[in-house]
Amino acid sequence: MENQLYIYNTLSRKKELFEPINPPFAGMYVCGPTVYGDPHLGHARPAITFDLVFRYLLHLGYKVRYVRNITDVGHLVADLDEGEDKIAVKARVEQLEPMEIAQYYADRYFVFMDSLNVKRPSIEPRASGHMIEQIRLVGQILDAGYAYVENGSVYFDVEKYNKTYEYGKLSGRVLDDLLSNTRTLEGQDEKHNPADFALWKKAQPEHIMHWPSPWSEGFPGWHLECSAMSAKYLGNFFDIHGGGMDLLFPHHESEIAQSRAATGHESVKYWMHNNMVTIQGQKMGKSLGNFITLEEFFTGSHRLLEQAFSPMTIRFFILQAHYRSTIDFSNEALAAAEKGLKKLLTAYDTLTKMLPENQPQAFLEECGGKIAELATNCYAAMNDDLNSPVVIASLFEGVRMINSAADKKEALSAPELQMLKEIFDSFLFGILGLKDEKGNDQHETIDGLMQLILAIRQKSRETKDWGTSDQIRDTLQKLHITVKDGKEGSTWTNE
RNA sequence: GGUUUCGUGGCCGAGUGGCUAGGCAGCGGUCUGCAAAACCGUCCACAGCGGUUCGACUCCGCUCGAAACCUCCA
Repeated sequence: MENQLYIYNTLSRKKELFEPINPPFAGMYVCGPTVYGDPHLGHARPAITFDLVFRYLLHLGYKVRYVRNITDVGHLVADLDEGEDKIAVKARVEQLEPMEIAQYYADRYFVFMDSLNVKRPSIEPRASGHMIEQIRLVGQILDAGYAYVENGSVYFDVEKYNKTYEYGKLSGRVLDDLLSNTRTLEGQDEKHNPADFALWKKAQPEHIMHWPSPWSEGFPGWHLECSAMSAKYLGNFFDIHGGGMDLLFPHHESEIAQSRAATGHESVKYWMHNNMVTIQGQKMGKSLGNFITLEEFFTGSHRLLEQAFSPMTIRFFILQAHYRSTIDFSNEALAAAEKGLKKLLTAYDTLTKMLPENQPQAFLEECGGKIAELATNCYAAMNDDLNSPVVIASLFEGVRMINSAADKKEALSAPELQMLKEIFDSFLFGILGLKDEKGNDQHETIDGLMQLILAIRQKSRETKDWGTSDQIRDTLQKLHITVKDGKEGSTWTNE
């Protein structure tokens, strides 16, 4: 089957044919979290979006190196000139080592991403572990003449860069507008120009995170880490750079400028950006205080939540929207997602039960046109800029076929059933990365079952129906479940 | 104010210049001891006003409304 993947490139604002620089290899860099708080629904979106890209590229047979960073230094609370490092602030408040904070929240991030069935990237580098690379990059930019040192800090000279190259082409901004619109802030005297940004900041005495450098004891600017680490692991020109749309400016714009100033050429072929999660029409974010953490979703412990929503419900909810659309949170929408996903998984179970034993390999050609069409539709949707909602719609078409066949209202041949299973295995589980969570509440189910069984047995004992009562106890014993009758009723243990 | 984007039925969400999106909810059937599930059928759309066109929800313009970014946020 011919697979021509098109992805939307933010740089050109068009869908472009994906042609890796060095096939069959594909390199992808995605901006990861700043680890100073629990992951929320907003973090799930890019993680799942680029997990989808990762999984699909792997499915197509590319050898993918996926790098997603952990920001544990350099990301400031306010403006660089007087801002404080987020991690450092949290460390001071909680009386902990900064690295303790970073470690704690990075671990939490990994656990929650695992539960969302997000595959671990190939490399997850940390900014604090790449000081040498970052300092070297600052040196390169200085040597190229696109930065200047002022009082121990190094700033990127945006105006000079803009004379040779073009600053703002990713976000569509014009430098003159930026200059006139940039707010005047205290202590920006060091900058020659308000649009300039810091590559290296000299640490103030109260700062607890700092490293030695040729210019001062200090710390790197936020944009620097991604340029330095992507170049280290993917080279100076790589395929895909991803992240949230909110990072377009200034973060990605500045990354482009840094890399280009240092090397003289473009660093990224395709820029991909996922849209935001909104809540009541507003972006869900830290600054607005309207975010719901993933833990709160899983336990239902947030005042806006009417129930708990499982990781797969969250994943399905996110995949039901195209990644470049905003997605609005609501209890109703999530409940609908929960039911829809259940319908898909139940149909898959039904399908598995209908399959004959030892079914040989099926081939699309021998299947009916409708199954082949289904597979074609799934590929076409994925190839059209990762259109997961259309893939899901196609799978629901498969659900209808399966259920109709189970109802004996529509005939499906054995190869057709087998092919259908392969489509579900590839798309529902492999590419969309969904899975059946039934195992998770098995314990709950067994508890409920046992309560029911014991209640029925209790009734039979009350009517002195010892035959039934003993049959239940003996049968359970064979399943290694021991029933003990006490004064307060019966209890059970499972060896 | 600038940049980017969006406005689809009760809710969520795709898509296309003429041909069913899909899910959830509703309604009417089939099935069923009852219920559930499933299946079949069905109702409810394309912000407004102009323009281009044989034909626009889809292209263009304007109006109204919303969001993100321009300061940290995925």
